[in-house]
Amino acid sequence: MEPGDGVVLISDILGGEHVEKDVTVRGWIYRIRSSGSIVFAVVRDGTGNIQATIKKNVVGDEEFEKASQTLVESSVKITGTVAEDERAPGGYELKASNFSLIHMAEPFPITKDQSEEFLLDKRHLWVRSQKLTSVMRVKATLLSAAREWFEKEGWVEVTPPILSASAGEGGSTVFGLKYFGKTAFLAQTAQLHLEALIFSLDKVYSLTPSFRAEKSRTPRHLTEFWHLEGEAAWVDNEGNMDVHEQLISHMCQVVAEKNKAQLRELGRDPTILEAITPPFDRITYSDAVDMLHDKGMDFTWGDDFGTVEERLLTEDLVSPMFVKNYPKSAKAAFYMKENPDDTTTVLCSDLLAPEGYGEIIGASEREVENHTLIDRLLEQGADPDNYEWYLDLRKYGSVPHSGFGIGIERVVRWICRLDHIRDAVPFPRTPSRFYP
RNA sequence: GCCGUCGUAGCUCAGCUGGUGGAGCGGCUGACUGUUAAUCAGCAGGUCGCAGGUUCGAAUCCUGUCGACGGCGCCA
Repeated sequence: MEPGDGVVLISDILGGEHVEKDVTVRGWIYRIRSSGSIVFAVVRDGTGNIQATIKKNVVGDEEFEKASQTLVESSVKITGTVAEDERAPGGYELKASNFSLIHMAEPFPITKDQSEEFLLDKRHLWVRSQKLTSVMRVKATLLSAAREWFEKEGWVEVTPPILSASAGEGGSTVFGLKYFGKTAFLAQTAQLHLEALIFSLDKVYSLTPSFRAEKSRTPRHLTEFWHLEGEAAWVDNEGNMDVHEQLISHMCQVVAEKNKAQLRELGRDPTILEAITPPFDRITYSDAVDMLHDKGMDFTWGDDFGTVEERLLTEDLVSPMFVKNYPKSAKAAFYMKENPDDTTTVLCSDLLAPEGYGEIIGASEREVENHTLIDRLLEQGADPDNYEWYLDLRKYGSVPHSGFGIGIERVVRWICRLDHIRDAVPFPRTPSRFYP
């Protein structure tokens, strides 16, 4: 049944192909209305929507009757002649010679009035919506563009574990689960394992789900998100940022080229993404604090930036911006390398998306001295014995190295101008939802 | 963890100072040969989130509880 049968894509028809030709489209009824002896059926096939007109005196009484009773979201196959017609939405329509109903849908629960709660309950059906379809296509492009860039630059994709014995980064909360009489944890980062792999593969990256058991109720947190992480030997904090700006720029270029229609549909002007190229601005944490003060904000050096601060710093930007070298008091992670020029700060960087969308990358150069790592762990009340294998990495040919984590859904949220991160993933997991 | 808002028909909501539960959309029946979320006429559809309390009487007032949504913190 697959190819042949004269089945064409609706996007091609809307692009002006097939005019005056007999073709077949198959898909789902998006809207349908009847008027005596003519039925107007708008069909969706995942590439676009087109109106088909089914007339009684053309298809016959029986097929016409069937068409006029068809409900929204029924699956259909319609054969007919493509015609340009100003009266049709989109400018083209299909004058049907044959209407065949594949499956008659029950009344579709999602109608014109929808609340956020209801759409989340019916997420398995709402994923058919134009908005989510566009977002998923954009996301697919962003992921393939990222892989393309890594491949080109000689990075090796690796597959770190999701189940782990240690809780990972200190601080954030992890999901625990039963593991043959012991407790295992769902990974909240692959970083530590990636660090182990640079000693043979030099530059590695991974794309995995990460889990955070934080009861975060914000438009930029999920409990399960897709984490694109990289770790590279011989790279310092500045070189790390070189990587990020090149990678993010490449992703923007490719999506602006391949997904113009979806981006416009989502309200994102592709030319804005085309303009995103290296280098990105790099300011220090202290510079950022000065900027906040200049904007009239009351802020104490040493505190971490929250939503309000990040928004104020980036709302007028078009390109992403790095903020580097945070104070230790703001970035607690034990593995971040101390800044030799100012020991109150660490060699790290956050990449903030423009327009107030907030942090999309967290990164740092890693501490290479075991005694420093152990001191930092003890300061945070962690037991160095739990990090024995990780500390081992510094015993056998330790090298300067850096790494980063990109929240894919955060990038998608920014690129697609989404109000909430949950729409950057088809089936969002949040503190209050893991169904459907 | 903190602050706030909301639970009434399949959906979106109205329902005032307590007195026999409403509309629009969707569905069904019928009319209509150019509709654009078609239009017109009619029909069906409810344990008012749950549990207590006040009262002759509670969707409405009180208490508790559950759930969802919005914002903050934490982070990617």
